[in-house]
Amino acid sequence: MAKAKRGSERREEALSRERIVDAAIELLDTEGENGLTFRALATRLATGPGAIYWHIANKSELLVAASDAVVARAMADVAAHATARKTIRSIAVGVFEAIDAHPWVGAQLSRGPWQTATLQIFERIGRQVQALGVPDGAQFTAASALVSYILGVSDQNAANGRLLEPAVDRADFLETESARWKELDAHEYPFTRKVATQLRKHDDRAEFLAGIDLILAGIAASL
Amino acid sequence: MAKAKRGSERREEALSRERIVDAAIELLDTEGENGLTFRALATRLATGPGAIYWHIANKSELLVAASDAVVARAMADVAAHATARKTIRSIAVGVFEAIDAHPWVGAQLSRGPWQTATLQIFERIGRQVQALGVPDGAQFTAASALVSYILGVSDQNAANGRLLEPAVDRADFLETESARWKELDAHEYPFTRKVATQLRKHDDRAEFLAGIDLILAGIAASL
DNA sequence: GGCATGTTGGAACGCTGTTCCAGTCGTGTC
DNA sequence: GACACGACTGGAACAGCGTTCCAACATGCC
Repeated sequence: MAKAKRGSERREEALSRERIVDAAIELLDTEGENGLTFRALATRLATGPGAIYWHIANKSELLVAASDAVVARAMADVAAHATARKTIRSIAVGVFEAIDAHPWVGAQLSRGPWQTATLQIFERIGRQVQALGVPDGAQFTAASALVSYILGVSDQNAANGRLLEPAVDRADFLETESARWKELDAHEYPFTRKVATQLRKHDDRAEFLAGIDLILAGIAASL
Repeated sequence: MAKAKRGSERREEALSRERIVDAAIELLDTEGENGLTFRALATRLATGPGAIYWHIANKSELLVAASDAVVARAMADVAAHATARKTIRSIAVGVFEAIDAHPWVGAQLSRGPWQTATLQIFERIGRQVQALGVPDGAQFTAASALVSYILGVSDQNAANGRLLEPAVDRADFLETESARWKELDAHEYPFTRKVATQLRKHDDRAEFLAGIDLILAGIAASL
């Protein structure tokens, strides 16, 4: 243990699992998914790659730890509301925004499901499903449908952002994409062409919540 | 152009984009996502890595082409049904099963959304949403909620399978996972612990369809 | 002081995607 | 028939990755 002799840490600050995970999150946020390498991480922590492996088994574990941390913070920030319905919407938005701010989390959560981060979300949603009055036998289905939808859309949304360099404007992107849809083959893609116009004034967050409401309506209808 | 002089190809068979994509799909299916490398692909095609790059720009393009091919085949196999509702369920199952059989497709579709494969699914679902009688202004929302749910759950499901070696039985996996849930902290995870038992008799496909029905019920309720 | 233990960081390994390029093949032109 | 040219091939080489290994260091205990 590199315990401090008096008040000063060993050298600047000792290496620790927490410090490594924090640095990894920063690197992922600023440089993107490919920006996280053990060498870059080592440089940022002023050490060598080997030292990191003393605290963390491998890159996969590092990614799990990083996404767990991000989701935990997001869940802690979710406020309770008067109704279960409002709380569910609030949890959903919390996850959506956390993944929007840290797009790599989306990729990570769909890579290995049922890791701690996913369970945290499932638990929070599940309690509210219970509060909605869904009968015991249907709670699992309702909760996992909601969680799957939330993670699916959030990741899809984040993937859009991951493709483009930060410089590209979101409105420009939608404009371009809408134009692409309109140029699709008229016989093969009639529906897509028809709704291409709607894509231009598309608000991801609003659309996401509309989907949540659709599922909530379905749950309410089958009570 | 290595055009055939008479009936026989140049040497065995000429390299072509199609042959490369087919070999890539085989490799991904048999060896998993990490099994696809340009060297392994070159060996299988009895050539060198450089030759492949004449036909395909990079690995990303290869993955897009491979998943497009798989989805296209799955969509071609979907039968039309009497009601829009049944057809939607059928498309959903088709995608679910295609991703279950080729787990790497799930990862690929969530990596870069709005590629041809996703659009194909969106189009097919969209037409049925129209047939359901959803008003013009709400079709986009309904269709994209369904597609997001379908891709989200299918990928989540595939990710479960991707983790384990083929030897592990599905029932064993659920048993282990259920046991893990029951050992969670009682104060932090009351809901998850409560539904842990339901996880044991969990049928992914049935649960998936139940979620579809939930969304369809929501759509019907808001007509 | 000296030893054991926990921790560090740099060198090295095997693998990857990708680039480069010297060579081969089939064909169109004189 | 010779020649040249563009399409195509495949092996060598490069930079970078995750990971392993290990000689060196720091510190707490006897």
